[in-house]
Amino acid sequence: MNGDFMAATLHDVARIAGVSIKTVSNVINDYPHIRPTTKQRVLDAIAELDYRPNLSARSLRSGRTGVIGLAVPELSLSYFAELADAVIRSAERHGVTVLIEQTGGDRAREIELLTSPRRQLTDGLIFSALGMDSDDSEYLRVGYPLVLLGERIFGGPTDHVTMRNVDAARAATEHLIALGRRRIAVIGAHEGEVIGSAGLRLRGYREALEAAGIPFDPALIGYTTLWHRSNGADAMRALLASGVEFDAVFGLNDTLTLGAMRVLQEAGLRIPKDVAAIGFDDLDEAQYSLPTLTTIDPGREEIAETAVRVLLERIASTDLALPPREILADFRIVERESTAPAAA
Amino acid sequence: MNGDFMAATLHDVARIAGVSIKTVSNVINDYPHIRPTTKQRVLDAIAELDYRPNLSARSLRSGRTGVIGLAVPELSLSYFAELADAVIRSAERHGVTVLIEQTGGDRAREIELLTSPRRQLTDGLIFSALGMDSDDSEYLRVGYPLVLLGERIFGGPTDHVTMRNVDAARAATEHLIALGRRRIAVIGAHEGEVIGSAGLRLRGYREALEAAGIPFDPALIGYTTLWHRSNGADAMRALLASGVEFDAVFGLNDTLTLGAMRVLQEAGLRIPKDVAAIGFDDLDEAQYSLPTLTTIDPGREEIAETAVRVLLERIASTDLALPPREILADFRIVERESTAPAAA
DNA sequence: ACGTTTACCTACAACGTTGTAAACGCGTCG
DNA sequence: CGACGCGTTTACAACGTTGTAGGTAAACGT
Repeated sequence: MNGDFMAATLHDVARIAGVSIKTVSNVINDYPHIRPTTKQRVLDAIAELDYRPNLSARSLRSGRTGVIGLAVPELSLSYFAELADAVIRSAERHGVTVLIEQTGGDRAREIELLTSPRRQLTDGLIFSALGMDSDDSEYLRVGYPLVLLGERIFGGPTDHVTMRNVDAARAATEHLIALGRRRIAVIGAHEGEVIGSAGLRLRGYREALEAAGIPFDPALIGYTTLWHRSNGADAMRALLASGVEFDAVFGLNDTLTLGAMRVLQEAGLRIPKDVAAIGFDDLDEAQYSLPTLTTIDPGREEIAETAVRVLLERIASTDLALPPREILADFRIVERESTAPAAA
Repeated sequence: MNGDFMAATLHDVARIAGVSIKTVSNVINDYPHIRPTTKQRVLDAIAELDYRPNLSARSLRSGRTGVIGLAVPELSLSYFAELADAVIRSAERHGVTVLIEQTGGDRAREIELLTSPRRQLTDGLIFSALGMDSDDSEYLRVGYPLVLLGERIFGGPTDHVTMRNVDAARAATEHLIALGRRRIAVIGAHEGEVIGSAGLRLRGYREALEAAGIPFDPALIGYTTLWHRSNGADAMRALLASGVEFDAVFGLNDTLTLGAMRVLQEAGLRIPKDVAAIGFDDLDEAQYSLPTLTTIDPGREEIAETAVRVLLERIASTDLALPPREILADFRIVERESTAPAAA
């Protein structure tokens, strides 16, 4: 139909409409002072030629691309897939496109990515850090708008959208305590970590114990390096092998918890009767496991929406000195079978 | 450190190196005829200024962006998240970036996306169609390199990378038959569909039955509209309610199968003892379910790698008349507990 | 020794857009 | 009536890159 078709340019439209290219440009950019008749002629010409602005030219001239970057550790981790989904949908509502990068959670790649030439393709970056920590926060002092996600770095030089890890973990633990559980195991702790998802959530756990007057027992803490299913399964196996007694488990994320639940059930323990379980993330999967998993909805949708909004505000703002903001999303407990009160 | 930093341009490099901008450009683009001493001076200047080519300018001038698009229904569906992961990693190996779009599996949005202005941001598109069907194949006749994934459209005008649905489904069914199962239920069929993942996989199922001399029983087929976990659970509930007897279930994808398995277990049926189960996709999750799920690895990595390679070949090729290719990835059965031979 | 190739390098234009400055016509004000 | 302001439009330059065409030596062939 149009094999050797050349895309129409402003010049073509201008010629057809009998105006200058700048007037066409003005129409496209909603410049106010245009005579309605002129505007209509231009719009007609645009429609006739099916004109589309050349985005490369526009971005060369204006310095804006209309694309934002999203850097996550791995899309095959459900949490980040669902986060990316939410960010893309949110970006779409705001009329921008998302370019996704995977860091593998590797510190070196994260740092490299911050100054990668690809940053030129985007007007700003939503960056979910996993490998970097607070010592690296100077690397975040980049020359473009950057919104940080995650809980590896606090008090950095950029806007930061995150969740109420401590409060939510405390609420999760209190939920188990309210069921009458006293021996609450944790799966997914990181040795010595204070900041970071694991550290913060463990802190919430300890706060809840303390408030309830339950002594903290280090034997109940299952450490893992990563938060994949297999890590949860391994940690639970280790816990069972250790012989320590427990009547509930708080998995620091859903994936870990589901892995741990599998091992519990293999060992013949019933959930929630023998061991109640609660996770963190509210993955889609948590509503279809056996039993369905009680978990914390950390406000992922809100985080995505806020991150996009804040980033676009930064991009639009001329005020570079605007102080960095830290925004916390609301969480809620999603109650399901894995913490159902004893039936029989 | 460099707040009001202006990025260096070819001009800056040229000035420092004492050559013309074109020579700098030539160095960057590996033009062969450059005196080694000159080249070194240019490289030194580039290093000194930390020069990075301006991608917008380059793409305006050259018509190439170095970005490829990937359109999938939804990242929150694990299959597509894992596919996107593989595509991104593969693209990275080839030095290009991936821009992801979500269609929601909606036909209208899929069609719209094919001519969206965003296509300008990409040199080509890897398109996983779900809503469109063979009647829509003319929409695929677009002015840019396009590689089709999925099994909704065959014999279209573009390159097509897909999996051996019929063969793989047949192998899955044969695997169940080899266990001695004769009453094999299917979860996830689509009413009246011939082409499409559901239709093709159902055909493989029927071929296997026929080869084994087992009559096809329509009562064993569970229909669903979508392939989410809840659909698998619902279909299995319907099957159980119908009272039909079966000793195995072939879920047309893993997600469906996991949903169905949950319902089976709730109903007190043991897997694989009472009912063996096999899925399709080899999601990460399949190795951590209870029991672990035997499934078909449809060659997702190979599909991603091939799609990227074929797309880049199209982009690089000047020969527009190159006939469309259809490439099928290899599959294999991944045996796990859900089809383990009767132990006790 | 002289035309011809070859290696190397450069000037200039062009890609399609938007910002700047200024021009134009027209009504208004002093 | 001339200066001015305002709404509307335009010419021109610029963004940073690569393609084209060409130029200058040195190397080559005869």
